[in-house]
This record gives sequence, C-alpha cells and structure tokens, in this order.
Amino acid sequence: MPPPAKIRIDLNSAVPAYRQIVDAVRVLLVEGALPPGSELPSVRRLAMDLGVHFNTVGEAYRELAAEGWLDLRHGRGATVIARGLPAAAPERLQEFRTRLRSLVAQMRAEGVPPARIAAELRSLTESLKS
Amino acid sequence: MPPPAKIRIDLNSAVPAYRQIVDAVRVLLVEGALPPGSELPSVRRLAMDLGVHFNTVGEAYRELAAEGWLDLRHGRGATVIARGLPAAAPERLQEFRTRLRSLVAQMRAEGVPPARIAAELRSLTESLKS
DNA sequence: CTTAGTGTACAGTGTACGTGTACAGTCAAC
DNA sequence: GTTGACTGTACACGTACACTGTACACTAAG
Repeated sequence: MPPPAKIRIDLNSAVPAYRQIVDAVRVLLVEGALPPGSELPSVRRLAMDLGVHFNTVGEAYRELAAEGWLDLRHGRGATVIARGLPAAAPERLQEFRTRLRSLVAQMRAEGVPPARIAAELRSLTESLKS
Repeated sequence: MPPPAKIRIDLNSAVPAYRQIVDAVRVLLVEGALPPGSELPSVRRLAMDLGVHFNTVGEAYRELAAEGWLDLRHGRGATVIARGLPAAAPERLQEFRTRLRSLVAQMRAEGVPPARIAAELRSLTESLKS
C-alpha cells in the first residue's frame, strides 16, 4: 500500500532536482494522494529511484517538513502529518498571478495552441472542486 | 509612444533577475503590447530602471533574441521583429502541465482559497480569446 | 550488543548569477 | 573624416547555490 505514489523528475531540466522533488510531493499532498499517516520512502530509496544523491532528497524532505507537511525524525523516516492551511498572504497572490501569466505566455511562445492552453486551464479549474 | 511598456521585477525573489526580465518582456510580446517594430529601451536604460547591472539586461535580451523575438544589433539597440510560431513540441506540453499543477498546488498549500485560484484561472482563460 | 536501517552535518566541487571593466559597432553633428 | 555620445559585447571576478562523498548519530529489531 505504500508504493503507489510514484513521482518522476527530469534530470536535464534547468529547475533543481530538489525543487522538482518538493514540487512533485507537494502536488500529491495537496491532492490528497498522501494522507496524514502515510510513510514516505527513505531518502536513500527515493534517491535511487530518481537517480540523484540521497542528500538531495533529504534537502527536499527538510523543506517539506519546514512547510509543515512532514514529521521527519532521525532514524525513523518521514511521515505525513495533518496540517492546517496557513492564512493566505495577500502580497503573495500578486506573485502567483505573475508566474501564471508568465507560464501561459511561455506556452503560447512555444506554439501551444491557445485552445489547448484553455483546455488545460479548464481541466485544472475542474480539479479544484474535488 | 515607446515608453508605456513598463516592467517590474522583484530583486528579493529567488528567481534570477535576468529570468524575470525575460519572462516579463515575453508576456508583453505575446500579448501584443510590443508589436514588431517596437524599440526596447537600451540595456543601460532598462538596467537603471530595474536596479540591476546592464549586463544582466543584456543577458535577458540575448535570450529573447535567441527565441526569435528581437533583432539585437551592436550599437543599434533592440527591435522587436515578426516571429512565426514554432511547431508545438508535444513533449514540452507534459512539462507545462506539470508546472501548472505545481504552481496551483503551491497556491493551495499557502492558503489561497480554491475559489480564488479558480477565478484567476478563468481570468487567464478569458484573456486567451483576444 | 550488534546490526541494518533511518535522517543529519559538513566539506569539497562544479556551475550559475550578478557585477566591473574594457572593448567594438553605429550614427549624428560638425 | 573626425569626434563624441550612444549602442551592445566579451571576459574575468566574487559570491551563492546545487549536488556529491563521507562520516556521523539516532532507532528499532534480532
């Protein structure tokens, strides 16, 4: 029961491996695929699966723990814990808006048809209702 | 007539300044705010406005030129040129999808209400029709 | 106690980002 | 044609970051 949550990263990407790991695991956490009580693979195990060094995974786990998602204890592994949503910081919203616009602009610049982009955005909007 | 296109960057952000400049200018280009023939401010001028070194702006301009947006010539400045859309690379779409999901997950993780996120996404979808 | 598992700390290496400085091309004034 | 003020470019440097290797410390099972 613990292995189903598989993540993948792109070692050729410009975005750092540890950040890709943080982002990928956070998606699973937010979407409920990793409910409180779940045990994450050990840093060495996940590192082997992803093809990176275990300290890189450790760095990612520590960041997730700092965000309040994980209970990370020496010698015992990483466990998902319950986490209340923080109060939304309004000034962050502007940054998110900018990043969304940039991402859409990049998609358009690389030739993704606007209709296709719209479909992706609608799909994302739908997934928010769950 | 050339000065209205103002951009802003956040020097405290973790994302590199030259990348913020590339992203911000690309948004203006994609949205048509900088039509072919427009002249961009000189590297030194824009650098002063943004509070960075002119080589940082130069780096951003070179990247935009490499993407086919700018005609950048020694001693003459940077001019927006007409640019056909490249054929969309299907494997890139998967990456964009991942980045969109990551961004939305991060917004949710930081407490932005789902309804608010949905509103932002709808707003973006609308802007694609223009 | 031993052992095999866990996460952690820290130094070393390569790379990326931003800057300072010197250089080279362009154009208008004279 | 020369000058001068503008343009972008090249390159070396300092600093910070991403990743790794290695040694360490904690935990649970035998």
